[in-house]
Amino acid sequence: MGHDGRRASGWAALRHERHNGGVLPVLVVNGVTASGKTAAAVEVAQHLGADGVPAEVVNADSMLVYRGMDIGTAKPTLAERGGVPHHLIDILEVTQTASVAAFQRLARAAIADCRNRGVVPIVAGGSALYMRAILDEFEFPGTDPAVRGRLEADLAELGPAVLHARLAELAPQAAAGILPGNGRRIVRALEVIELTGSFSPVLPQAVYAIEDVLQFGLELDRTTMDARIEQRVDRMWQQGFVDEVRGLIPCGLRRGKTASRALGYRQILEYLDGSCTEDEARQATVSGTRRFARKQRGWFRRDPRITWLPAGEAAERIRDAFRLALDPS
RNA sequence: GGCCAGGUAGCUCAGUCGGUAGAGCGUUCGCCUGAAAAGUGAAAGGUCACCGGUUCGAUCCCGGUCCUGGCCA
Repeated sequence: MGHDGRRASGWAALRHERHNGGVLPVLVVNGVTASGKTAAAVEVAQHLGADGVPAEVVNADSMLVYRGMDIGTAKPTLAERGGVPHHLIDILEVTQTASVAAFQRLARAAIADCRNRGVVPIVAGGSALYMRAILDEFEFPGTDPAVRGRLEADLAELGPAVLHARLAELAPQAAAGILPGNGRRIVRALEVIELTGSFSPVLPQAVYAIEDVLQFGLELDRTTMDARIEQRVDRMWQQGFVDEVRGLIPCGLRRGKTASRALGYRQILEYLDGSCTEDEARQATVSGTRRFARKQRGWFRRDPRITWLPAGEAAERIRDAFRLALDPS
């Protein structure tokens, strides 16, 4: 009757029932950068596999999508993926611009595809906005390159204050929610107003758009986190991070709007431009990554639906939670 | 031991021709809708090394003490 006593064939049978009768749960592994969430996701998949329940990983990380960006994104190698299929890795060239809305569609499709095949999707990622866009009711107003381009040209020419004033005339409440110096958000607000007639600068409530989501987070104290980040950046340098970046320049890395701004890549590009030393680039990567991790932590902390687990035992605990979801008795 | 430079925010430093001080980074707390590893706002932090003198008033000028770095012996 205890969960440990149930043999793998028992779990497999329950999973089969669940697949035919409804939907399989989605497991979500959140965590700041360098917390070990990628490895934990693979471990969970292997635990479930041992129970006779097939599972696959759906990447929800905005930078693992780029082909060729391997070292600096800590992309799991084939060996590290341990035979577990991964979705949404290496799907874009560095010149292509990633977008939340496109990722939302792809990730939801990947999750649905796993469930249709009777496979448990394990979503792993570090960007809370991406995760919310995937899991929650979250609709993005459209975009238009021509409109966007024109507004961006205006921004460059006139400055954010002028555009903010324009926004204040069209939509006072939207303008009130955006600071006058934040050009990027002002441009987007003006674009959405031009396309749809209105814009709300407020994030929607967190309501799942997908059934049976179990969200977990890897807990890590800040001292450990900072130390791991520094070690990881050092390791990336030893593995040839600078050469990886150099090799991506002919592929158009500098033109990539999102790829060229990835942590480490941006700093190494600056070093290769001669605007700083290699050591300064490495240190800037460490401090930038730390700042990023603090931001991630802030986002995740605000989502009460996440169950936090100590990093060391997360995989087992997630497996147990999954078993309980299959067999509540 | 002598000479020189310096001791100002957690760190690196700026500054005050004498009216109790700033920047960058860091820290903390926020915001975020087709670029989120991005973009952005704010706050907290300092008996200006110590003791004395001059002065209405000293972080600043003067004397001494301690400490750090460099040069000379």
